[in-house]
Amino acid sequence: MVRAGLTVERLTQAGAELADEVGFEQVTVSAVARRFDVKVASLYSHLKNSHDLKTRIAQLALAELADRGATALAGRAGKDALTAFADVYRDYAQEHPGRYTAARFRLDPEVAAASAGARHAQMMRAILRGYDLTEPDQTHAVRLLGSVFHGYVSLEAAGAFSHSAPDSQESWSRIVESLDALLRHWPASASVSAY
Amino acid sequence: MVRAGLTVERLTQAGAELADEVGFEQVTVSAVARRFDVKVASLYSHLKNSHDLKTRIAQLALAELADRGATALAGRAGKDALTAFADVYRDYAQEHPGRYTAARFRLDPEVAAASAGARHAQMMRAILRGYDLTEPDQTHAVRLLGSVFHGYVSLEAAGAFSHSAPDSQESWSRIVESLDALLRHWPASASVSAY
DNA sequence: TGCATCTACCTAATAGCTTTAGGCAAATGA
DNA sequence: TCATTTGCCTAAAGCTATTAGGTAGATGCA
Repeated sequence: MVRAGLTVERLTQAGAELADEVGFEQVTVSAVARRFDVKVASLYSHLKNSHDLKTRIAQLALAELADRGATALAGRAGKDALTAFADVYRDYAQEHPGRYTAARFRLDPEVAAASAGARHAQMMRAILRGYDLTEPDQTHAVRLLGSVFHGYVSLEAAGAFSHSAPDSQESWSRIVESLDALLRHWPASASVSAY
Repeated sequence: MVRAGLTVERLTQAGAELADEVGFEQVTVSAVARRFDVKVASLYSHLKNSHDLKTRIAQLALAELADRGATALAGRAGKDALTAFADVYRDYAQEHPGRYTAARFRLDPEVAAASAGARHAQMMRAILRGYDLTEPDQTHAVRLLGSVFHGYVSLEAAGAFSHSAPDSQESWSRIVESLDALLRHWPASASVSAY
Protein backbone atom coordinates (compact mmCIF):
# COMPACT_ATOMS: atom_id res chain seq x y z
CA MET A 1 0.00 0.00 0.00
CA VAL A 2 1.72 3.15 -1.25
CA ARG A 3 1.08 6.19 0.90
CA ALA A 4 -0.43 9.23 -0.71
CA GLY A 5 1.70 11.72 1.19
CA LEU A 6 -1.14 13.80 2.55
CA THR A 7 -0.36 16.93 4.51
CA VAL A 8 -2.56 19.73 5.71
CA GLU A 9 -0.88 22.02 3.20
CA ARG A 10 -1.51 19.76 0.22
CA LEU A 11 -5.09 19.21 1.30
CA THR A 12 -5.67 22.93 1.66
CA GLN A 13 -4.09 23.63 -1.69
CA ALA A 14 -6.20 20.96 -3.36
CA GLY A 15 -9.28 22.36 -1.65
CA ALA A 16 -8.46 25.82 -3.01
CA GLU A 17 -8.08 24.47 -6.54
CA LEU A 18 -11.31 22.57 -6.19
CA ALA A 19 -13.04 25.73 -4.99
CA ASP A 20 -11.94 27.58 -8.12
CA GLU A 21 -13.15 24.75 -10.31
CA VAL A 22 -16.53 23.95 -8.80
CA GLY A 23 -17.23 26.70 -6.28
CA PHE A 24 -16.34 27.03 -2.63
CA GLU A 25 -19.72 25.68 -1.54
CA GLN A 26 -19.03 22.42 -3.30
CA VAL A 27 -15.73 21.87 -1.52
CA THR A 28 -16.22 18.82 0.67
CA VAL A 29 -13.87 16.55 2.56
CA SER A 30 -15.09 13.75 0.31
CA ALA A 31 -14.27 15.61 -2.88
CA VAL A 32 -10.76 16.40 -1.68
CA ALA A 33 -10.23 12.76 -0.71
CA ARG A 34 -11.34 11.71 -4.19
CA ARG A 35 -8.79 14.06 -5.67
CA PHE A 36 -6.02 12.22 -3.83
CA ASP A 37 -7.59 8.83 -4.55
CA VAL A 38 -7.78 8.16 -0.88
CA LYS A 39 -10.59 7.19 1.51
CA VAL A 40 -12.45 10.02 3.19
CA ALA A 41 -11.64 8.96 6.72
CA SER A 42 -7.95 9.31 5.97
CA LEU A 43 -8.24 13.07 5.85
CA TYR A 44 -9.36 13.21 9.43
CA SER A 45 -5.82 12.56 10.65
CA HIS A 46 -4.86 15.85 9.03
CA LEU A 47 -7.99 17.94 9.39
CA LYS A 48 -10.21 18.42 12.40
CA ASN A 49 -13.34 18.47 10.29
CA SER A 50 -15.00 20.05 7.29
CA HIS A 51 -15.06 23.49 8.89
CA ASP A 52 -11.35 23.23 9.52
CA LEU A 53 -10.73 22.58 5.83
CA LYS A 54 -12.79 25.58 4.80
CA THR A 55 -11.10 27.78 7.36
CA ARG A 56 -7.69 26.84 6.01
CA ILE A 57 -8.72 27.56 2.45
CA ALA A 58 -10.03 30.93 3.60
CA GLN A 59 -6.75 31.73 5.32
CA LEU A 60 -4.81 30.71 2.23
CA ALA A 61 -6.92 32.99 0.06
CA LEU A 62 -6.63 35.93 2.45
CA ALA A 63 -2.86 35.53 2.55
CA GLU A 64 -2.54 35.26 -1.23
CA LEU A 65 -4.69 38.32 -1.67
CA ALA A 66 -2.65 40.26 0.87
CA ASP A 67 0.58 39.25 -0.85
CA ARG A 68 -0.70 40.46 -4.18
CA GLY A 69 -1.86 43.67 -2.57
CA ALA A 70 1.54 44.29 -1.04
CA THR A 71 3.25 43.72 -4.37
CA ALA A 72 0.84 46.07 -6.13
CA LEU A 73 1.38 48.79 -3.57
CA ALA A 74 5.17 48.68 -3.71
CA GLY A 75 6.44 51.92 -5.18
CA ARG A 76 2.99 53.38 -5.72
CA ALA A 77 1.07 56.14 -4.03
CA GLY A 78 -2.10 58.17 -4.42
CA LYS A 79 -4.49 57.33 -7.18
CA ASP A 80 -1.96 55.00 -8.71
CA ALA A 81 -1.85 52.94 -5.54
CA LEU A 82 -5.63 53.01 -5.17
CA THR A 83 -6.17 51.75 -8.70
CA ALA A 84 -3.56 49.04 -8.48
CA PHE A 85 -4.91 47.79 -5.18
CA ALA A 86 -8.49 47.80 -6.39
CA ASP A 87 -7.47 45.80 -9.44
CA VAL A 88 -5.78 43.24 -7.23
CA TYR A 89 -9.11 42.43 -5.62
CA ARG A 90 -11.04 42.31 -8.85
CA ASP A 91 -8.42 40.32 -10.75
CA TYR A 92 -8.02 37.84 -7.95
CA ALA A 93 -11.75 37.27 -7.80
CA GLN A 94 -11.82 36.70 -11.52
CA GLU A 95 -8.86 34.36 -11.59
CA HIS A 96 -9.81 32.53 -8.41
CA PRO A 97 -13.55 32.82 -7.84
CA GLY A 98 -13.65 29.93 -5.38
CA ARG A 99 -10.76 31.25 -3.34
CA TYR A 100 -12.27 34.72 -3.37
CA THR A 101 -15.49 33.33 -1.94
CA ALA A 102 -13.40 31.45 0.59
CA ALA A 103 -11.77 34.71 1.65
CA ARG A 104 -15.24 35.89 2.73
CA PHE A 105 -15.83 32.76 4.78
CA ARG A 106 -16.72 33.79 8.29
CA LEU A 107 -13.77 32.96 10.51
CA ASP A 108 -13.85 32.40 14.23
CA PRO A 109 -12.64 35.55 16.01
CA GLU A 110 -9.29 34.11 17.15
CA VAL A 111 -8.58 32.68 13.71
CA ALA A 112 -9.58 35.95 12.09
CA ALA A 113 -7.23 37.88 14.37
CA ALA A 114 -4.33 35.66 13.34
CA SER A 115 -5.22 35.80 9.64
CA ALA A 116 -4.01 38.12 6.92
CA GLY A 117 -7.18 40.17 7.41
CA ALA A 118 -5.28 42.76 9.41
CA ARG A 119 -2.76 43.22 6.59
CA HIS A 120 -5.62 44.18 4.29
CA ALA A 121 -6.73 46.95 6.59
CA GLN A 122 -3.13 48.15 6.98
CA MET A 123 -2.69 48.36 3.24
CA MET A 124 -5.84 50.40 2.87
CA ARG A 125 -4.54 52.80 5.46
CA ALA A 126 -1.26 52.97 3.59
CA ILE A 127 -3.16 54.00 0.47
CA LEU A 128 -5.06 56.62 2.42
CA ARG A 129 -1.82 58.21 3.53
CA GLY A 130 -1.75 59.64 0.03
CA TYR A 131 -4.93 61.52 0.83
CA ASP A 132 -5.55 64.08 3.47
CA LEU A 133 -7.67 62.19 5.97
CA THR A 134 -7.38 62.05 9.71
CA GLU A 135 -9.21 59.88 12.21
CA PRO A 136 -12.03 59.04 12.39
CA ASP A 137 -12.48 59.83 8.70
CA GLN A 138 -9.65 57.53 7.74
CA THR A 139 -11.47 54.62 9.33
CA HIS A 140 -14.69 55.56 7.57
CA ALA A 141 -12.75 55.63 4.32
CA VAL A 142 -11.18 52.22 4.98
CA ARG A 143 -14.66 50.85 5.48
CA LEU A 144 -15.92 52.54 2.35
CA LEU A 145 -13.10 51.13 0.24
CA GLY A 146 -13.61 47.67 1.67
CA SER A 147 -17.31 47.89 0.96
CA VAL A 148 -16.92 49.05 -2.62
CA PHE A 149 -14.23 46.55 -3.51
CA HIS A 150 -15.98 43.63 -1.93
CA GLY A 151 -19.44 44.72 -3.01
CA TYR A 152 -18.52 45.34 -6.62
CA VAL A 153 -16.52 42.19 -7.01
CA SER A 154 -19.17 39.99 -5.48
CA LEU A 155 -22.02 41.54 -7.44
CA GLU A 156 -19.97 41.13 -10.57
CA ALA A 157 -19.26 37.50 -9.71
CA ALA A 158 -22.99 36.99 -9.22
CA GLY A 159 -23.49 38.18 -12.78
CA ALA A 160 -25.23 41.38 -11.77
CA PHE A 161 -23.41 43.49 -14.37
CA SER A 162 -23.05 41.01 -17.17
CA HIS A 163 -26.28 41.58 -19.06
CA SER A 164 -26.31 45.33 -19.48
CA ALA A 165 -24.22 48.10 -21.00
CA PRO A 166 -21.77 49.65 -20.36
CA ASP A 167 -19.42 46.81 -19.70
CA SER A 168 -18.19 46.10 -16.24
CA GLN A 169 -14.60 47.14 -16.87
CA GLU A 170 -15.70 50.65 -17.71
CA SER A 171 -17.84 50.97 -14.58
CA TRP A 172 -14.99 49.66 -12.49
CA SER A 173 -12.56 52.26 -13.83
CA ARG A 174 -15.01 55.07 -13.39
CA ILE A 175 -15.91 53.95 -9.89
CA VAL A 176 -12.28 53.80 -8.81
CA GLU A 177 -11.75 57.24 -10.32
CA SER A 178 -14.74 58.56 -8.47
CA LEU A 179 -13.41 57.12 -5.22
CA ASP A 180 -10.13 58.90 -5.83
CA ALA A 181 -12.01 62.16 -6.33
CA LEU A 182 -14.07 61.52 -3.23
CA LEU A 183 -10.98 60.85 -1.12
CA ARG A 184 -9.33 64.01 -2.38
CA HIS A 185 -12.40 66.01 -1.42
CA TRP A 186 -13.72 64.09 1.53
CA PRO A 187 -16.67 66.10 2.83
CA ALA A 188 -16.74 67.41 6.36
CA SER A 189 -19.49 66.10 8.58
CA ALA A 190 -22.91 66.97 7.12
CA SER A 191 -23.96 69.39 9.81
CA VAL A 192 -21.11 71.72 8.97
CA SER A 193 -20.65 70.91 5.32
CA ALA A 194 -20.31 73.76 2.89
CA TYR A 195 -19.40 71.41 0.02
CA MET B 1 -54.01 11.39 9.98
CA VAL B 2 -54.54 15.14 10.21
CA ARG B 3 -53.13 17.03 7.27
CA ALA B 4 -50.58 19.71 7.94
CA GLY B 5 -51.86 22.09 5.28
CA LEU B 6 -48.58 22.56 3.49
CA THR B 7 -48.38 25.01 0.63
CA VAL B 8 -45.43 26.41 -1.25
CA GLU B 9 -46.07 29.76 0.37
CA ARG B 10 -46.07 28.43 3.92
CA LEU B 11 -42.96 26.39 3.23
CA THR B 12 -41.19 29.42 1.78
CA GLN B 13 -42.24 31.56 4.72
CA ALA B 14 -41.05 28.95 7.19
CA GLY B 15 -37.79 28.66 5.29
CA ALA B 16 -37.31 32.42 5.53
CA GLU B 17 -37.92 32.38 9.27
CA LEU B 18 -35.55 29.49 9.66
CA ALA B 19 -32.93 31.37 7.66
CA ASP B 20 -33.15 34.31 10.05
CA GLU B 21 -32.85 32.02 13.04
CA VAL B 22 -30.03 29.72 12.00
CA GLY B 23 -28.59 31.17 8.81
CA PHE B 24 -29.53 30.71 5.18
CA GLU B 25 -26.88 28.01 4.70
CA GLN B 26 -28.55 25.87 7.34
CA VAL B 27 -31.92 25.98 5.64
CA THR B 28 -32.60 22.45 4.46
CA VAL B 29 -35.66 20.65 3.22
CA SER B 30 -35.33 18.42 6.27
CA ALA B 31 -35.29 21.30 8.70
CA VAL B 32 -38.39 22.84 7.17
CA ALA B 33 -40.17 19.47 7.29
CA ARG B 34 -39.28 19.19 10.96
CA ARG B 35 -40.80 22.59 11.57
CA PHE B 36 -44.14 21.35 10.23
CA ASP B 37 -43.75 18.02 12.02
CA VAL B 38 -44.02 16.26 8.72
CA LYS B 39 -41.85 13.75 6.86
CA VAL B 40 -39.25 15.14 4.51
CA ALA B 41 -40.59 13.40 1.44
CA SER B 42 -43.89 15.20 1.88
CA LEU B 43 -42.33 18.50 0.88
CA TYR B 44 -41.45 17.16 -2.53
CA SER B 45 -45.07 17.43 -3.66
CA HIS B 46 -44.77 21.17 -3.13
CA LEU B 47 -41.14 21.86 -3.96
CA LYS B 48 -39.07 20.64 -6.86
CA ASN B 49 -35.98 20.26 -4.70
CA SER B 50 -33.72 22.01 -2.25
CA HIS B 51 -32.58 24.57 -4.80
CA ASP B 52 -36.21 25.41 -5.51
CA LEU B 53 -36.79 26.14 -1.83
CA LYS B 54 -33.78 28.42 -1.64
CA THR B 55 -34.76 30.20 -4.81
CA ARG B 56 -38.20 30.92 -3.41
CA ILE B 57 -36.78 32.27 -0.18
CA ALA B 58 -34.47 34.49 -2.22
CA GLN B 59 -37.39 35.82 -4.26
CA LEU B 60 -39.37 36.47 -1.11
CA ALA B 61 -36.50 38.44 0.39
CA LEU B 62 -35.91 40.46 -2.79
CA ALA B 63 -39.58 41.35 -2.95
CA GLU B 64 -39.77 42.34 0.72
CA LEU B 65 -36.67 44.47 0.34
CA ALA B 66 -38.06 46.13 -2.78
CA ASP B 67 -41.34 46.86 -1.00
CA ARG B 68 -39.53 48.48 1.87
CA GLY B 69 -37.44 50.46 -0.56
CA ALA B 70 -40.50 51.73 -2.39
CA THR B 71 -42.10 52.80 0.86
CA ALA B 72 -38.96 54.59 1.95
CA LEU B 73 -38.67 56.42 -1.34
CA ALA B 74 -42.25 57.67 -1.38
CA GLY B 75 -42.22 61.45 -1.07
CA ARG B 76 -38.48 61.71 -0.77
CA ALA B 77 -35.80 63.00 -3.11
CA GLY B 78 -32.11 63.84 -3.20
CA LYS B 79 -30.01 63.10 -0.17
CA ASP B 80 -33.10 62.37 1.85
CA ALA B 81 -34.09 59.60 -0.55
CA LEU B 82 -30.55 58.26 -0.72
CA THR B 83 -30.27 58.03 3.05
CA ALA B 84 -33.67 56.44 3.52
CA PHE B 85 -33.03 53.87 0.83
CA ALA B 86 -29.59 53.01 2.17
CA ASP B 87 -31.06 52.50 5.61
CA VAL B 88 -33.65 50.13 4.20
CA TYR B 89 -30.88 47.79 3.09
CA ARG B 90 -28.95 47.98 6.29
CA ASP B 91 -31.96 47.68 8.56
CA TYR B 92 -33.36 44.76 6.62
CA ALA B 93 -30.06 42.93 6.83
CA GLN B 94 -29.98 43.52 10.56
CA GLU B 95 -33.56 42.46 11.17
CA HIS B 96 -33.44 39.55 8.75
CA PRO B 97 -29.88 38.37 8.30
CA GLY B 98 -30.90 35.03 6.81
CA ARG B 99 -33.30 36.58 4.34
CA TYR B 100 -30.70 39.15 3.41
CA THR B 101 -28.22 36.40 2.63
CA ALA B 102 -30.96 34.68 0.65
CA ALA B 103 -31.44 37.84 -1.40
CA ARG B 104 -27.85 37.38 -2.60
CA PHE B 105 -28.47 33.77 -3.59
CA ARG B 106 -27.49 33.35 -7.20
CA LEU B 107 -30.67 32.95 -9.22
CA ASP B 108 -30.99 31.32 -12.61
CA PRO B 109 -31.15 34.01 -15.30
CA GLU B 110 -34.85 33.53 -16.11
CA VAL B 111 -35.82 33.53 -12.45
CA ALA B 112 -33.67 36.58 -11.83
CA ALA B 113 -35.33 38.42 -14.70
CA ALA B 114 -38.75 37.74 -13.21
CA SER B 115 -37.67 38.66 -9.68
CA ALA B 116 -37.86 41.94 -7.84
CA GLY B 117 -34.23 42.53 -8.75
CA ALA B 118 -35.21 44.89 -11.53
CA ARG B 119 -37.24 47.01 -9.11
CA HIS B 120 -34.12 47.57 -7.06
CA ALA B 121 -32.25 48.97 -10.04
CA GLN B 122 -35.23 51.15 -10.96
CA MET B 123 -35.37 52.61 -7.48
CA MET B 124 -31.69 53.44 -7.57
CA ARG B 125 -32.22 55.24 -10.84
CA ALA B 126 -35.13 57.09 -9.30
CA ILE B 127 -32.84 58.29 -6.54
CA LEU B 128 -30.25 59.37 -9.07
CA ARG B 129 -32.80 61.56 -10.80
CA GLY B 130 -32.19 63.89 -7.90
CA TYR B 131 -28.60 64.25 -9.04
CA ASP B 132 -27.29 65.51 -12.30
CA LEU B 133 -26.08 62.36 -13.99
CA THR B 134 -26.62 61.19 -17.53
CA GLU B 135 -25.79 57.87 -19.14
CA PRO B 136 -23.45 56.12 -18.90
CA ASP B 137 -22.55 57.77 -15.60
CA GLN B 138 -25.94 56.98 -14.16
CA THR B 139 -25.30 53.29 -14.68
CA HIS B 140 -21.87 53.56 -13.11
CA ALA B 141 -23.49 55.27 -10.15
CA VAL B 142 -26.17 52.58 -9.84
CA ARG B 143 -23.42 50.01 -9.70
CA LEU B 144 -21.48 52.03 -7.17
CA LEU B 145 -24.48 52.39 -4.88
CA GLY B 146 -25.28 48.70 -5.17
CA SER B 147 -21.68 47.83 -4.37
CA VAL B 148 -21.45 50.09 -1.34
CA PHE B 149 -24.79 49.06 0.13
CA HIS B 150 -24.23 45.38 -0.39
CA GLY B 151 -20.57 45.48 0.48
CA TYR B 152 -21.00 47.46 3.68
CA VAL B 153 -23.94 45.45 4.89
CA SER B 154 -22.32 42.12 4.25
CA LEU B 155 -19.00 43.10 5.79
CA GLU B 156 -20.89 44.41 8.79
CA ALA B 157 -22.86 41.16 9.04
CA ALA B 158 -19.57 39.27 8.93
CA GLY B 159 -18.49 41.24 11.98
CA ALA B 160 -15.81 43.19 10.15
CA PHE B 161 -16.64 46.47 11.90
CA SER B 162 -17.68 45.25 15.28
CA HIS B 163 -14.37 45.23 17.08
CA SER B 164 -13.01 48.66 16.36
CA ALA B 165 -13.93 52.30 16.84
CA PRO B 166 -15.73 54.31 15.63
CA ASP B 167 -18.95 52.39 15.74
CA SER B 168 -20.54 51.15 12.61
CA GLN B 169 -23.53 53.49 12.69
CA GLU B 170 -21.23 56.49 12.48
CA SER B 171 -19.29 55.10 9.53
CA TRP B 172 -22.51 54.27 7.78
CA SER B 173 -23.84 57.80 8.15
CA ARG B 174 -20.60 59.36 7.00
CA ILE B 175 -20.32 57.00 4.05
CA VAL B 176 -23.84 57.78 2.87
CA GLU B 177 -23.08 61.47 3.25
CA SER B 178 -19.92 61.06 1.25
CA LEU B 179 -21.84 59.26 -1.49
CA ASP B 180 -24.27 62.14 -1.62
CA ALA B 181 -21.36 64.54 -2.03
CA LEU B 182 -19.83 62.35 -4.69
CA LEU B 183 -23.05 62.16 -6.67
CA ARG B 184 -23.46 65.92 -6.51
CA HIS B 185 -19.94 66.37 -7.83
CA TRP B 186 -19.51 63.31 -10.00
CA PRO B 187 -16.12 63.69 -11.68
CA ALA B 188 -15.84 63.74 -15.44
CA SER B 189 -13.82 60.96 -17.00
CA ALA B 190 -10.23 60.96 -15.70
CA SER B 191 -8.55 61.94 -18.93
CA VAL B 192 -10.37 65.27 -18.97
CA SER B 193 -10.86 65.80 -15.25
CA ALA B 194 -10.05 69.20 -13.83
CA TYR B 195 -11.55 68.31 -10.43
C1' DT C 1 -75.93 11.42 0.17
C1' DG C 2 -72.81 8.14 -1.98
C1' DC C 3 -69.16 7.20 -4.86
C1' DA C 4 -65.10 8.22 -7.67
C1' DT C 5 -61.27 10.85 -8.09
C1' DC C 6 -57.71 13.50 -6.56
C1' DT C 7 -54.09 14.69 -3.71
C1' DA C 8 -51.63 15.36 0.61
C1' DC C 9 -48.79 12.98 3.29
C1' DC C 10 -46.72 8.48 4.30
C1' DT C 11 -43.25 4.39 4.15
C1' DA C 12 -39.34 2.54 1.98
C1' DA C 13 -35.18 2.73 -0.38
C1' DT C 14 -30.94 4.59 -2.62
C1' DA C 15 -27.17 7.57 -2.52
C1' DG C 16 -23.82 11.09 -0.86
C1' DC C 17 -21.36 13.67 2.92
C1' DT C 18 -19.53 13.77 7.86
C1' DT C 19 -17.42 11.95 11.59
C1' DT C 20 -15.64 8.44 14.99
C1' DA C 21 -13.43 3.99 16.35
C1' DG C 22 -10.32 0.66 15.78
C1' DG C 23 -6.80 -2.04 12.75
C1' DC C 24 -2.69 -2.99 9.87
C1' DA C 25 1.32 -1.90 7.45
C1' DA C 26 4.82 1.41 6.11
C1' DA C 27 8.12 4.62 7.82
C1' DT C 28 11.25 6.08 11.46
C1' DG C 29 14.79 5.75 14.70
C1' DA C 30 17.43 3.55 18.31
C1' DT D 1 16.79 -5.40 13.59
C1' DC D 2 13.10 -4.43 16.46
C1' DA D 3 9.88 -1.01 18.65
C1' DT D 4 7.31 2.79 17.99
C1' DT D 5 4.96 6.02 15.50
C1' DT D 6 1.83 7.30 12.16
C1' DG D 7 -0.59 7.22 7.67
C1' DC D 8 -4.21 5.20 5.46
C1' DC D 9 -7.77 1.63 5.73
C1' DT D 10 -12.43 -0.75 6.94
C1' DA D 11 -16.65 -0.37 9.36
C1' DA D 12 -20.40 1.92 11.08
C1' DA D 13 -23.81 5.49 12.49
C1' DG D 14 -26.21 9.67 11.56
C1' DC D 15 -27.69 13.37 8.62
C1' DT D 16 -29.50 15.34 4.05
C1' DA D 17 -31.56 14.82 -0.74
C1' DT D 18 -34.45 12.60 -3.77
C1' DT D 19 -37.50 9.11 -6.03
C1' DA D 20 -41.20 5.50 -6.20
C1' DG D 21 -45.18 3.87 -4.85
C1' DG D 22 -49.09 3.43 -1.22
C1' DT D 23 -53.14 5.01 1.73
C1' DA D 24 -56.47 7.81 3.64
C1' DG D 25 -58.64 12.24 3.83
C1' DA D 26 -60.65 15.92 0.93
C1' DT D 27 -63.21 17.20 -3.09
C1' DG D 28 -66.50 17.02 -6.87
C1' DC D 29 -70.22 15.21 -9.17
C1' DA D 30 -74.52 12.40 -9.77
